[in-house]
Amino acid sequence: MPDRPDNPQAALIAAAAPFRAALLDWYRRHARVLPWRNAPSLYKTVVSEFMLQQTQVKTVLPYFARWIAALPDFAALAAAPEAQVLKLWEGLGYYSRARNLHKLARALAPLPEPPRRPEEWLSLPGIGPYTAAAITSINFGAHAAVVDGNVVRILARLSADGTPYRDSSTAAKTFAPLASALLNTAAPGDHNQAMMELGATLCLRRKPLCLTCPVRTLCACHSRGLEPENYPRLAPRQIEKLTVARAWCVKNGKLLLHRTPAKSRRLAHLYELPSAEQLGTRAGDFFGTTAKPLLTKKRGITRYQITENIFAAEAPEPLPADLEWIALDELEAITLSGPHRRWVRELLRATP
DNA sequence: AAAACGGGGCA
DNA sequence: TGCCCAGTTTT
Repeated sequence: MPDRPDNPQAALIAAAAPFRAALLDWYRRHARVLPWRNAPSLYKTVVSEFMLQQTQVKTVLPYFARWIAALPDFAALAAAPEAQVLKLWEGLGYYSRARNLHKLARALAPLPEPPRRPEEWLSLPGIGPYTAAAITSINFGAHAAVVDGNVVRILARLSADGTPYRDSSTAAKTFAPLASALLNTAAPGDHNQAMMELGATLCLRRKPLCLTCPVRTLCACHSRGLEPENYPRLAPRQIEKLTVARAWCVKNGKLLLHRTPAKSRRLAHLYELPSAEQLGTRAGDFFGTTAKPLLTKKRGITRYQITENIFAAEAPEPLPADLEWIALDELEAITLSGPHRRWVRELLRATP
């Protein structure tokens, strides 16, 4: 691509020094007080980064406190049974993160010391480019720039980049060189955290607080009078609608649940209300009858918009694979996904 | 009810 | 590269 005299990205790189200084100064005065920033440790960084992978800070806070209290270091996590790990994660969602974190602790255990370079972390479970850069820059001062959704948003606005991106991962890849060029190698961890802090607290998706932005004078949107809300341009996602029929089956003080196999791609080793298919019943047998669902819930998850209908049902005989009877007074001890946990509580209150 | 937010794994 | 993961919060 030929250089244009008004290339805002080149201008930004030329102004890297004042950018870094203004950003770091702002961060050191305005950084939120977060538990993984107090008495920081590699373990706290790793746990918080896993929890923050697809979840916002506010949601993570109570889970992080509970987790650190129960499993205070890598050794405790490596020694913990999987059931405890999943239970501590219950409600956070995307449970492969918990399983990967557990695997990570066990992978680190035999090493004399944890790796210090991002490339080494990349081969560990649950670690991608973002997490590798975050962990090694924060804990070891590695010269690795993070590129998460916050950083993409900031860089697209700073450079007034109106390129339409197919998805967020394409955008992240495109902005990686610019993020690296701007990295403050004297304080990579704080620089990276400052970028994400700026994105999370000021350079917001829809209502950016430009008046208080420490780098607005270096922002191409600001100097050109462009609306930052329009940057970056990301293609809208395709949504697929799905309907699931589930069974509510209580007998002799026990609830019938499906336990997802350990190797399953989703909800591995978690319990859920059995779907019609898992019960060995065609969904049509539920929908075809005049029976009305006990409960109907809608939820959006990844690329799906799912309507969940929960029907009263009889247990099949014999019991199909992966179905288990769980005593009602032991339900709190097992791990369900957040929505399933709420539905079970709601239905137990409604049908005592 | 719909949109926003959001990294890694895997074929 | 393209699809999947099976969630919460905000608007």
